[in-house]
Amino acid sequence: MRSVLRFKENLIPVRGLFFSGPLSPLLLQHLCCYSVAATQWQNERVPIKCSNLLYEFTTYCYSRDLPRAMQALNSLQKHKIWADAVTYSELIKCCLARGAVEQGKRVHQHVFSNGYEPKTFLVNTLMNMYVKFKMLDEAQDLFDQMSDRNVVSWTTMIAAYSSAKINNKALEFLILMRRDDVRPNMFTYSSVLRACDDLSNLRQLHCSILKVGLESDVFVRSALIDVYSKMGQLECAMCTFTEMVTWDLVVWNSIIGGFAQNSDGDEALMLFKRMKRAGFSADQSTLSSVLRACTSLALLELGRQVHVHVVKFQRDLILDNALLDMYCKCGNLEDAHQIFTQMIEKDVISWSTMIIGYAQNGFSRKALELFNEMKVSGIKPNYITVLGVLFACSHAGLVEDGQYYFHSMKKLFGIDPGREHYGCMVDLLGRSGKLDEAVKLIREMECEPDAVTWRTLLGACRVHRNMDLAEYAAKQIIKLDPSDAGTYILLSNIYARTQKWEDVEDLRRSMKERGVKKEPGCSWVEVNKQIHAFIMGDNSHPQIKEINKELNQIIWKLREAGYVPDTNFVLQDLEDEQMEDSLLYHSEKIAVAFGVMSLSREKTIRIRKNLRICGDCHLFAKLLAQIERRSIVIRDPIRYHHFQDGVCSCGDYW
DNA sequence: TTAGGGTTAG
Repeated sequence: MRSVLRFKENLIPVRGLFFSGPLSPLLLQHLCCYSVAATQWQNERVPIKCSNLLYEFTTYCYSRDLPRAMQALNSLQKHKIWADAVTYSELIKCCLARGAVEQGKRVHQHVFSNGYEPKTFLVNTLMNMYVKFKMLDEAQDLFDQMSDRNVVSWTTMIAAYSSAKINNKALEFLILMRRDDVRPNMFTYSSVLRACDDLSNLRQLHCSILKVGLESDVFVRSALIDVYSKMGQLECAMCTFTEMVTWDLVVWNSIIGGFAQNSDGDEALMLFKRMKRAGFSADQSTLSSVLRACTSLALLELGRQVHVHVVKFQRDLILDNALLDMYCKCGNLEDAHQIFTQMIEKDVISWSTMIIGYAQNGFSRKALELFNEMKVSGIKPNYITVLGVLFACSHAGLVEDGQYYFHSMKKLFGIDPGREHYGCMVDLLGRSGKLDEAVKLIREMECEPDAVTWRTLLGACRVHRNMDLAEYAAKQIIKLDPSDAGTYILLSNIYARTQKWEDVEDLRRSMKERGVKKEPGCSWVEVNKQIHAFIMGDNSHPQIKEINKELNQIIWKLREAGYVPDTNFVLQDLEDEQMEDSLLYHSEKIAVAFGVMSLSREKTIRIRKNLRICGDCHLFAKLLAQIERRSIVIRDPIRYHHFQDGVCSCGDYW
């Protein structure tokens, strides 16, 4: 009678068991006695009508017929009959798939209505339903009422808080769970890792994972790569990935060995298939994570390696998008465009990524042309696409185009301008010299301007050397983000320039009180698939002596060609003592010098840095690109500078 | 029989 077969259409499930063919009334009666255990009919004969009701309910639940199942549920309620937990969980899944919140609540009410607490797994299913409906309070209530919580119950809540970005709750639940003697598993760790926003916490979690031996789980590993890279710990992210690749390699090698050494290839072939099945989805997602890590550090060479892996797998839209973004962010527009044109399927993210890629790399016209193509293709632009378009306008100083899109975005695409759209417009107006209009726009904003908005205005003041407005904007920034060291220094430079020494003192004091420290300038350059980091004033690089020698030679050569270091950067976040001398040792200059001495001339020197490039370094790179006939790409947190033949793709407008 | 992953702007 008992069947281990999975549910198929010709099998009738009752109480989680499966029967073929019609059930006899007698058998049904017997089964229903089980089903209504804990009800008034326990140990009594069940009326045949009730058996039929249960039979109907079960059938509708398993065939995912939601309206009929809900009708049958009402009949069960009327006759005070309860079905078994597995059937209810099927019904809940059905509610979830259809977004049927009211029906889901009704099932919840019903399963609790006989006065008994449903089985743990059923409560877990209900909890998960509320989580997926984003009804966290309801899920939490259920959790609080549970008398017996297992690892799934805890993990469901942790995952819920983690994806709702209520990170402290997720971490707190992990502690409580351990205190309750429930051991976290790979599901728990992969969820809680995403709620980790502090490096020491992350290290602790990583240790626990290693201790219990869960580090080989692809989900856990993928989360580790993701979180390390989000925290800027790229080396750790890469280590985690490399270990994984090595472990993969082991499996692959064993298969190849199996093929080669064993003439009986059937077994090996089976293993190969099984591995592909197991690896497919895992690897596509994991590779996306890894690509993101490459993208955030502009690791073009490593990204290319990952690309080679990607080619082995089935085409996947998200993976293609990640690849596209990687090439854009590494400043390699040719490859990005090639991938874009070869994509079988493109969604709004593919188009947005390519448009933003063109815009960031200084090809604003191309970005706008592509936007027109997108409209023709029938894909509807979203919030971020429009942002990319405005971004393209602001980076090329296309005031009229920008104003047109900004004013018509609601009418044309049904998108209300958000804070970020206003930010782009402030940037566009401000940098084209229309500072008054930019201020007016900030005043008109429907949402409150934030520190980023004011920082945008400050950037424009910097370009147009408007000290008064810069002072005002800087004050607003400090009000909204008291930890922004760069702005304090900038403001104190303004005060110093205008001889307001008391204000300078006040500012220094409040910086000290608040413990604000300036982030040191740092540049990264990739040489032979290795990342070299250079921090101003840090001499720990093993070749630092040769690098400094090279840098001095370069500077000497440039001076011969007429280069004069530009120290007039009162509106840069430089400290007093950082005048000409220290300007010469900005981290990007050191990184460029290292690139010149370690990469052959035909290779592009690609640098990423954590602060915006200063005017002097910009000039330095332009001249060097001309004199040494080299191509240099410097990526700062906001945009890209492609230096070639003495000009920069930004047109000196940044 | 319930729980976990990937892409886009500043």
